[in-house]
Amino acid sequence: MATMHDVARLARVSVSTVSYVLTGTRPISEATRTRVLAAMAELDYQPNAMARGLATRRSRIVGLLMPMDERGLGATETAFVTGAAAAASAAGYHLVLSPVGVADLDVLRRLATQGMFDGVVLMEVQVEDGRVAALQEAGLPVVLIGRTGDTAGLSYVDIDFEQTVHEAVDHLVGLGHRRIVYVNHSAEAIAAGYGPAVRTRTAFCAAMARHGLEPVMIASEDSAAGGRAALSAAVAQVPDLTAVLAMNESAIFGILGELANRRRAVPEDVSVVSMVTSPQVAELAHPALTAMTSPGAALGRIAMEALLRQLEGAAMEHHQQLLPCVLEIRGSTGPAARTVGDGELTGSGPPDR
Amino acid sequence: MATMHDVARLARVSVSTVSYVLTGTRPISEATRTRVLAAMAELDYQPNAMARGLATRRSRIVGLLMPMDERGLGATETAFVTGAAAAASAAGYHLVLSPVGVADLDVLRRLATQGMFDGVVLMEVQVEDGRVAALQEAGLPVVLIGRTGDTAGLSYVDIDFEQTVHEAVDHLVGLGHRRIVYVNHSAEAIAAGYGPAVRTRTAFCAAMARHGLEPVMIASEDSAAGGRAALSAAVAQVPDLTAVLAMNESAIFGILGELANRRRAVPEDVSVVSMVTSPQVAELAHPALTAMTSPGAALGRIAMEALLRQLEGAAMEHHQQLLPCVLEIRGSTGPAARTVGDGELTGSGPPDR
DNA sequence: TTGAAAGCGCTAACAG
DNA sequence: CTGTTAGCGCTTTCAA
Repeated sequence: MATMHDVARLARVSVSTVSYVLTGTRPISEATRTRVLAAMAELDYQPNAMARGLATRRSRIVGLLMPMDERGLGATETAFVTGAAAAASAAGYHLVLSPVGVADLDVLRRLATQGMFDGVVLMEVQVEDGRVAALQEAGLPVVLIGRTGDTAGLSYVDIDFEQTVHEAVDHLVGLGHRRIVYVNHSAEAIAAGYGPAVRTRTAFCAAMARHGLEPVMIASEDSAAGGRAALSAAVAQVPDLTAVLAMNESAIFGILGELANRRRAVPEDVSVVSMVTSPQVAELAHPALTAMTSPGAALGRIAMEALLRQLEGAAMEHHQQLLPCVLEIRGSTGPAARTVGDGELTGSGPPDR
Repeated sequence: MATMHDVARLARVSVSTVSYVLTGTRPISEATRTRVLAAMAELDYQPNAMARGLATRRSRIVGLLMPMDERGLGATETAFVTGAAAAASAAGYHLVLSPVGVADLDVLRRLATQGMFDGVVLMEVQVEDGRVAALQEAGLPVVLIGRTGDTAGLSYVDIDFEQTVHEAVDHLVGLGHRRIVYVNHSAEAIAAGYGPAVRTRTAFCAAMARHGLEPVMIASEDSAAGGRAALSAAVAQVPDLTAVLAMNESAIFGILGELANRRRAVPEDVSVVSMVTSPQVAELAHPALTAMTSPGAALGRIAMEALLRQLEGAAMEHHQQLLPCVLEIRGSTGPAARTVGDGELTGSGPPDR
C-alpha cells in the first residue's frame, strides 16, 4: 500500500535514496540508511513487484511449462514440480505453472513474448519438440527436464536411462534370470518419440545383448488394464519368463494383478522390477516393489537451479546432466526359479490353460 | 520486443488508439482498427504484462498457496493443483505455485503486499489457521480449499465429509457389516486440527450411532508401515472385525498388506473402503478398492472459478460449497461374513496366534 | 554521499 | 471517432 514516495517523505530523503537502500547498488551513509529503514518498517512498506519488474525488465518469475492432460500427473512428474517450486521459492523467484501442450505453439509464443517470464523450465519434452525452438526464437532462457533428440546448445537435466536400464538388467541377471520381458509405454508413445520410452527401448536391447540374451519387449497402455494385457501378451510370447522389467508406472499394478490371477507368485515364480518409480508407489505394492527410484525432486531442483544461474550470470553456459535412477531392492525380486537345461525348461508356474 | 509505440507509429495513430483497440474500452472505426491490427501482426506485437499490470494495478496472476513438505503431494492434492491451474489458464490468468507453510506468516504477508497476486487460493487449511486472517488483513481476495472452524465471511470449497462418511458407512452396513473400524490420520494431525481428520472423526461417530453401532477408531501414521500397525491395533481391539473404513490414502496399502499377512481375504473376510481417494490409486490395489472418490480436480477448478468471479465482479460475494466424494464400488467390499448371534460370534478369519 | 529527473510500456482520464 | 498527457511505482543515469 505504502509507496516509495511515502517512505522517502517520512525519512526526509529522495526516492532514489530509498531505492538505493533497497537495492544496495550505491553506498549510503549509516545515518540515512537507518532513517530509511525505520520509515519502511513504520509504514510496513513492500516494494511493488510490477513496478520493479517494469523498471528492471526482470519479473523474477519463471515458468514451469508442461502439458496437463485430464488424467493428471504421476508421482514422478509431481516431484519435478515440487522440486522446482522449492528451488525457485528459495531463490526468491515465483514459479508459474503453465499448462502448455506440445501442440500449443501459438499459446507458447504468446507466453514467451509477454515479458512475464525471465525463463522457463520445460517438462515432458519429446524427442522432436517444436516448443524448444519456439522458446529459443523468443530469446527466453530454457532448461529442459528431459531432452530432445539433438541437444546441441541447450540446457537439460534428464534421467540416465541407459545406466538405469543396465543396472536393472544386471540386477536381474545377477539373480539368475535369463528370460526377462520388458514392458514399455504404449506403441503410440514410442512412435510419438516419447523420450523415456524410446531411450529405454534401445538401452534394454543393448543390456540384454551384453549378456547374450534375447530382448523381448511388449508395449502397454498406461493403465492397469494395459498392464494386465501386456503381461498376458508377455506370457503368450515367453511362457516360461522369470522376470518382468516394467517402465510403465501406470501399468505395473495391472501386471502384478495379472500375475496374481495366473497364480504366479512374486518373487518366487516371477521377479518384477519397476523402472523410474517413486518410493511411495513402490511401497504400495505387496510385496513392495524392487524399483529404480527416480530422482524426481532432485531433477526438478537441479533444473531450476541451472535456470536461475543462467538468469543471474550473463554467461550463457549450458548445463547438461543425466541422473540415474537408483536401485532399491524390496520384495519383488528374488533368485530365478530353477530351470532344466538352458533353452528348454520347465515352466515355474502352472500353465494357464 | 515491439512496443505499443512502434505499433502506433506504423499504423499512424496514437498510442491510446492502439491501447483502445486492444482493450476494446471505446469505439474505434473499422478502418483504423484494421490498420492497427495489421501493424500488430506485422510487428508480432505482444503487450507487456508488467507494464499493463502496473497501469491497471491488476497482475492477472493468482497464487496457489500450499505447504510443501518433503514427502510431496498426494494424488488428491495434485488434482487440486491441476484443476486450479487449468481453470486459471482457461480464464487467461497465470497461476503461481507458492510453498507457504502454516508457520510462514511473515513470508505470506510479504507475498500478499507485493502486489503480485490479484487473489489466492489457499490449500491445506487448518481448523485454526492464521494464514486466512493474514490474507484478509492484506485485503487480498481468498478462496479456501478446505475450511477453518469459523467460516463466517469467507469463501471456500471443501469435501462434504459428513455426507461422504455417512455414505461409506451406509454402504458397509447395507452389506451386513456391523463391526467396522475406522482408520484415521495420525493422532498429531487430529490434534493439530487437520480438518479432514477432525471432521470425519465426528461424522463416523454420528454415522455409526445412527445404526446403533459402536464406533471404533484408530489413528495411523501416513505411511504403509503406519497402516500395518493400525490394522494390527484394529484387530487387537476388535478381533472379529469385518470391515475397515480408511481415511488415510498413504496407509491404505499397509492395511491391505497386513490383512494379506494375516490371511484375511479381501473382501471375503474383511471389506475395505478407502475414503477420499483418487480412482488411479484405487485401481492400483488388487482387488481394486471400493472407494469414496474425491472430486479433486473439480474442487480445484471450482475454487479457482469462484476466485476469478470475485476478481472480475466488484461484488464481494462469498462462495461456500461442499462436494461429497462419490462411492465407487470395486472389488474390495462384499457381504459381511456370516456370524453366529449378534454380539458373540465366530471370527471369520483364523486367529493370529 | 545525495537529489532530480528521465524513463520502463501501458491505461485512462481529459480534451477535442 | 481520435489524440494528448498524466500517471502506475520503481530503477538508474546524470549532476551536484
